[in-house]
Amino acid sequence: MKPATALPAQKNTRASDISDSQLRGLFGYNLKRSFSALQVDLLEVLSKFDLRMVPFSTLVMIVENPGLRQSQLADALAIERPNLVVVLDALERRELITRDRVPTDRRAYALRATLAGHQLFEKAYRAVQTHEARYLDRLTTAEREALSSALNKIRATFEETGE
Amino acid sequence: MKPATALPAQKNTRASDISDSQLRGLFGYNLKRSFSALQVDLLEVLSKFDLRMVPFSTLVMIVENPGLRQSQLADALAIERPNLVVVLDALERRELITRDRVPTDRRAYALRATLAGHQLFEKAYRAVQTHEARYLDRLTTAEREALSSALNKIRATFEETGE
DNA sequence: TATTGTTATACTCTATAACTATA
DNA sequence: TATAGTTATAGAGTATAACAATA
Repeated sequence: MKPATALPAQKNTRASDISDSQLRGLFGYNLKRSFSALQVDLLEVLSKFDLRMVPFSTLVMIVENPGLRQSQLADALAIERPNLVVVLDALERRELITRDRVPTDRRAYALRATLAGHQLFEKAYRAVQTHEARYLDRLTTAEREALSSALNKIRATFEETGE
Repeated sequence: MKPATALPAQKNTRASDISDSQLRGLFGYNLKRSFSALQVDLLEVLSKFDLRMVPFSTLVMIVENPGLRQSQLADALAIERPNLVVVLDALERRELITRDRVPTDRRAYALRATLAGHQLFEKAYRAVQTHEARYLDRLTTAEREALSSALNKIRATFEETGE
């Protein structure tokens, strides 16, 4: 490919006249664009519960693993411990979770969801499942399985050296 | 599911003792985790060319669409015009692209890649393809096609009302 | 010494309002 | 009046260093 010399500028063209086949040829780019589009809808769903993605994931993990410690949780969610602190502060302030000292290790906190936390989890999780159905309904069973398998392989490729 | 009352804290368990099946049951979460893992590797590849994801995508689009205008480019990349300005400033400062006034519309700039820009594009694009091969090699043809098709359907689901 | 949680901080990405110059 | 590009700014998300309390 040679450099442009004195070619005319693109006129007042519609977006459809712009080609992006080189970027579309990259799976990573498609992954990002698809997730970005999905994220807009997901954030709107979560906003009804005053939640964003990380606080939602955090609540789900605490409900599923009562007594979990902060560093275990940060590990499981692949977020840095300092960033988790502010998320937990907010959830605790809303009385959705509790932080109880662990008697056998007084450095650590055992995380648990309150009744309100469990109730919010139930409602929010169901709403997210409805959001997911919006696109999963359009996929065949084979596509869902292949998507799931492919995502797992991608993660395994890049996490195996990193963990 | 009822709230925790007086359960013991999780002991010094390994990460494998923590369950995340509820989050893993959400495709959106898997999409995010897989892309995050991929991104770490991709950013490392791009750093060899002093590029990040958006500047790379920007360069690819300008090479493929010489004479493109900034607002067309922002549209195609789905990024806000103000954010594109600083990206283009940096690429222009490095003499990878040029901004030429469009004679027929003196508000607009026609974007083109310089020789150095084309050369950097060629090297960076090949490096990204090598990065992509790291995980694509592990996918079957059926998986690649299903992944591609699934991603397109996800994007279509959430962009059709938004555009 | 090492680990848990914390504070402070900084960098990136993204989004919006408001301006200028042109149309 | 509307559009192209710009400036300034603010909100999220993410990453690291360094500290106090505890192991």
